[in-house]
This record gives sequence, C-alpha cells and structure tokens, in this order.
Amino acid sequence: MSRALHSFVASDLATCQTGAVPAVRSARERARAELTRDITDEARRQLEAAGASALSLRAVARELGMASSALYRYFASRDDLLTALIVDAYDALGEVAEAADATRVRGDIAGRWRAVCAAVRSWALAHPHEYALVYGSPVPGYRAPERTIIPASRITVVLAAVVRDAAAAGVLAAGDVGWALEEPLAADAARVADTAMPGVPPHAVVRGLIAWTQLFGIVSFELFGHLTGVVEAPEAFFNASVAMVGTFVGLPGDPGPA
Amino acid sequence: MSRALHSFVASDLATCQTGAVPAVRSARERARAELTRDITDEARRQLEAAGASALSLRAVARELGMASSALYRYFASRDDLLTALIVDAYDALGEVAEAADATRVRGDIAGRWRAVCAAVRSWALAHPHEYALVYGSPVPGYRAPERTIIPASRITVVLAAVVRDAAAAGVLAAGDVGWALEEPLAADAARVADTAMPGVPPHAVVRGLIAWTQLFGIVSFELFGHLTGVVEAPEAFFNASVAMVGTFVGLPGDPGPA
DNA sequence: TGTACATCAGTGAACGCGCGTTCACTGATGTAC
DNA sequence: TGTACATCAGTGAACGCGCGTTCACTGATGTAC
Repeated sequence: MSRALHSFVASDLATCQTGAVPAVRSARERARAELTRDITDEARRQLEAAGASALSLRAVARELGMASSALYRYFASRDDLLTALIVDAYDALGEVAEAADATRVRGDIAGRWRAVCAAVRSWALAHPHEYALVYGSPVPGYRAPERTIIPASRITVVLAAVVRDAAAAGVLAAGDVGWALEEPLAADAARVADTAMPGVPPHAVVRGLIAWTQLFGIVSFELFGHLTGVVEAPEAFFNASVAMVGTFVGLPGDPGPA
Repeated sequence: MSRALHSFVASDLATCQTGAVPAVRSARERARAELTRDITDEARRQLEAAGASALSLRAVARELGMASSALYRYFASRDDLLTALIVDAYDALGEVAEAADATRVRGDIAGRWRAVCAAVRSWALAHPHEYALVYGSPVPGYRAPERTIIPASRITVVLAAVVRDAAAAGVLAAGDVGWALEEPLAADAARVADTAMPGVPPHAVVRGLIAWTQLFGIVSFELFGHLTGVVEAPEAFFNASVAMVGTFVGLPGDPGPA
C-alpha cells in the first residue's frame, strides 16, 4: 500500500498536473514536493545559463547546498532530470499559447492566430535554452520517454483549434489545389483531422501542418542566428510571416500584421 | 616571407576552397594538408556517431594513432576544429543543392525548386548530426566566426536564384496582399532583393524568405522527431509542402508533388 | 498515549572516467650561403 | 654540392578539472499495535 501511495506521489510530482491531490499531506510529502521543485528550478536556471549539455547534477546539488548523491532520491539519473525539464518546457509553452488564445473572442480567428503565434515566439525569445532543449538538436544519447508526448502536443492542439474553429464557422478558405494528396499523406491528414481538427478538409489539414513547421522554423532561425545578415527586423518579418501563412492556411480576415 | 607563405597555406587549408594552389608543394606541405584532412574526416566520423558535444580532440587523436597534443599543430583549439566541421557541412549542403539545381534546365522553375528542396532534405537525412550541428541548437559557448558566413549562404543563394529566374522569365505570380510591408521589413526585402534576387518585388522576397524558414523547419521537425505520431509519411508530407509552398512563393507550374 | 519497528532523506567518501590544454623535448625536413 | 642553421611535426608526461553514479552509513519521520 505504501508502495502504491509512493508511486502515486511520484507520478504526481513528475507531471505536476493532476488537481486531485489529497488535501492533507505529511511533512515528508510536502518537503519532497518542495525540494523536487527546488531541484528543477535550479536545473532550469543552469539550463538557461549555459544550455543542456552544461547541465550537471553535481552543479545543481552544489548550488542547493546538498550532496550530489542526495539528488538520486528525487531523480533516478541525469536523463530523468532532463525529462522533467523537457516536460516543464512543453507545458510552459503550451500554457502561454493557451493563455494568448484565451485573450481573444472565439470568433476572432485572425486575432487568435496572431496571438498564439506571437506567444510562441516571445516565449522562445524569453527562454532560448528551454526552447532549444525541446526544438533544437536532440540531446545526444537521450531518448525522450513517452510521458513527454502529451505536454508536447499542447501547443499543437491550440494551433489546430484555431483552424478547426475557422472551419466550423464556415470561414476557412477551401485552398484546394489541382492535385490529390499522395495516399499515405491523405491517411495522415484524415487521422489528424479526426484527432484534432474534425471537419477540416485534407488539403487544409496539410496546410495547417505546413504552417506548424514554418512557425517553429522561423522562430528557430531567429533564435539560432540564421537570420543574421539577412533579416535585420525579425519581429516585422515574423508578423508578416504570420499574416501571410495564415492566409496560406485559409484563415480569414488578414488586414496585415497589425 | 615564410610567415606570409605559412599564413597563406593555413588559410588555404582552412577554407579548402581556393583553386589557386601552387602546383608544386613541398613534402611538408602535402603531408600537412593530408593530415589536416584526416583529422577533419575522423572528427566528422565521430560527429556522425554521437553528435557535436561528444566530439573530443583526444578521441580524434587516439583514433588517428597520434598524441592528442599533436592536433594543436593543426587546430588552435577544439572550437577551431568545430568551425572547420561547420564550414564543411555548409559547403557539403551547398554543393548538393547546386548539383541538384544543375540537373534541370534553367527554365524548369518548378523542377528546380523541387530538386533543390529535395536535395536539402536528403542531405539532412543522410547526415543528421552535421545538419544538427549547423541548423540545430547552437553549441553552448561556441560563437561562429565570420568565415562561416559565406559557406552558410550557398544554399540560400541557390534557393534565391530559382525565384530570381522565375521573376526574370516573367512567370513569378505577383502575390500581392492588401497591405504594405512594415518599414524595416521593406528595407530588408529591398536589400535582399539587391543582393540575391534583383527584379523580385518586395512581397515576393518576403514570401521567399518565409519559404526558406519553412524548408528548414520541416526538415528539422522530421529529423528531430517532432513529426512522430503526427505525420507517418514524412516524404509525402515533404513533397506536398514543397509544391504548396512553391505556389505560395509564386512559382509556376505546380502539377503536384510528382 | 507510548513503544518498537520500518521507511525515508541526506551524507561523505570513493570509483573510474575523460576532457582540453601546456610544455620542454627530439628528430626530421627545409633553406641560405 | 655540402654544411650550418632555422623551422616544423610529433611525443609523452603532466596539470587541473568536473562529471555521473554507487554504497554503507546516520538520524529523522512515519506507522502499527
């Protein structure tokens, strides 16, 4: 029974999401939750300072004033700590995107699109190393476990909802081209539509996926220095991109990047 | 004088590009050039095996059967060796793109676009760690020196040339939208047009830049695992993307991703 | 309410490892006269 | 063509460092009766 309780607490700490936390927790449980948070906070601080490959358990322990071996009571390994940071980063990005989306009324499709895209960019600029941790090169030797999948999909769900709502409101431009999707891609589009964008036709789903790759492509290019010497006004470029790509997807009401 | 000669040889080795190499080189010079190549080859092998952060001078020296200190006759530091690999990666990518472009007749705009984009993707898939080295997260603590700029721009030049040639042939769709570019972006577009795409109107330049970020965005997403669980047929997705984005840029003749 | 036992947090030393870089050196290659 | 000297390639030992992880341990917190 204590085993079951323990594993419940551990998974609670790991995901930091379920609201169904018992109201009363022992001193031990509270201390454990607090210290777990202290560890990830300090780790995130070091991540922001020097990147993922410079993150070391010993340095985190040192900064927290405890023995490096003590961290193994909280994380099974360095990879485990990295996973926690990855989950947190995906969640943080998803959260700002959801919040940005919520600032507009549901019917303001173009406004929601702009707000969500801008939220992604500004979160990335504010947390470059966290962004790089999840959208940059994979950490060598690290294999993301399954529990990163759900947090990773949060931002995607927000973007998809804008397209879905446009279609539901009947304002999504058809955007058909003269050719049919290749068979396996049509299957992907159908599955994605079922999952996240019911009612959106296949070609529009594909356009949405393309916009998705473009959004992170332009943010990564700015953050990783590939616009240097080419685009000196990255924000204006980003705004124009959001507007033009929104139209590409078939979203309505594009009065420019205002 | 020998100083001048030495610095000439050094820069020659570093860039590996100038064709104006003296026909006769001393045994020392030839040995030096060969060993420099051996070192970068071995370093690239290790890069491909385990990523940039796992690249170590000592491991390279070990594999080459020489003392680690000997490498310092060829590269001033680990960063210097990394720079050489970065330059090589950009050059390799630029080369396959140029070669792909050259397989089509100049007037076949859609064909060239498809060929160049496909070359980028297949090079990336064949050399994932080299791709990640230049288009993934910046290596922490490493600052790319100026001599990476020219090789980095090779691929960009190839892509720009396709758009430029379309405009020159009068087959580039106008693609105007109802709004004007923000001032600083208009300046960027004008400068880019002057440099690489003379005759291409500002809105089309911006669309070209957007396509550029999208191309690397979709390749990075595939390579870094972000399509997993969403797009199961990455090649078909990529082909559709190239076709649709080509149209977005205003390129002619889009019979689908055939 | 108090006692006996089980669980857990945290310590400190150690293992074994690899790294980048420096330095004084030896011997081979090239150069000037 | 031969000799004296300068330049260069490569060696091997050393410096100083930090890392992830394990392990036997002590003392505090929680639990069952």
